[in-house]
Amino acid sequence: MPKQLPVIETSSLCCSPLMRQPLTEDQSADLAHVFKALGDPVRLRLLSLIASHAGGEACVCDLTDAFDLTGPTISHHLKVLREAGIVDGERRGTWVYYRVQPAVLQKLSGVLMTPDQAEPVTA
Amino acid sequence: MPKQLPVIETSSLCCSPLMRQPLTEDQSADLAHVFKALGDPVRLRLLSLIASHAGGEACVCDLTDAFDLTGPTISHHLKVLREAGIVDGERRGTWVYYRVQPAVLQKLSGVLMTPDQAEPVTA
DNA sequence: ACTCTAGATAGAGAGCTGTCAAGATAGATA
DNA sequence: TATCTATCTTGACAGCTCTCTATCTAGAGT
Repeated sequence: MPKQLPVIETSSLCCSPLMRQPLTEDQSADLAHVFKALGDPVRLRLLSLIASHAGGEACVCDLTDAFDLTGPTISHHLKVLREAGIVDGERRGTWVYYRVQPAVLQKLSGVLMTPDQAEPVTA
Repeated sequence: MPKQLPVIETSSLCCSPLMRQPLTEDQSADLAHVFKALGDPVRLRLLSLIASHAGGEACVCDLTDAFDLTGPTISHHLKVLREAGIVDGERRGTWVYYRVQPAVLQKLSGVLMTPDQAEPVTA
């Protein structure tokens, strides 16, 4: 049985979605920070390129080639994603590799779930 | 049996999450538009106030009272949410009532799901 | 028609964001 | 140490966003 179920931290926001009770100011500020990082087409494509890349990680050189943008601009967008906790970068030798932090995306996905969607998960 | 299951359009982006293949430029532009609308703490609180309000809808007067902001500013944020397709407003007499459009949030939730999360839903 | 209230629109100003060019830094190799 | 390459940082600028005040519109009640 190689299949391994993920251990998800569901305590904070997952399964108490946006839809069930009003957010506090702190909660909305934290969430808005992450959603804002996703609110740019270049960053969304970067994220999907990283996530879908072989091995779950991608080197900055691969990413830069996929856009008509300069290196510094890509670097800036990666920094925004990093500071939102969505991706994580690691230098190995000459290259820097980025990978997705799935827990943050799982949390967001849970926040947006309607109660109907959430039911089979919480059961 | 008053409970009515939502009919969800899963064809477009749900169950082919961000994580599985790179987004096209069009997909990322559309998605970024919606995420950008969620990327502001005031709008997130507005959304959760609307969604969690009794009857699933809230009058603008209720919403304005919950913030230290002027009416026009609230109106502006509601317009952003409306133009992203996240909420919908309807005038009934003197008041305007807003309600959430759950399909859009379900789509976003699906996009952010990791393959592990998506499995029980796609099965 | 007049007035009152709820909400939207228009316009302006301060601050933030996306982009680039130029320069800095880290590691590999000689 | 010198040099080369990959990536990041800095500084600058145009355009966008959030907020306000002032004005407008839609509907209710007189």
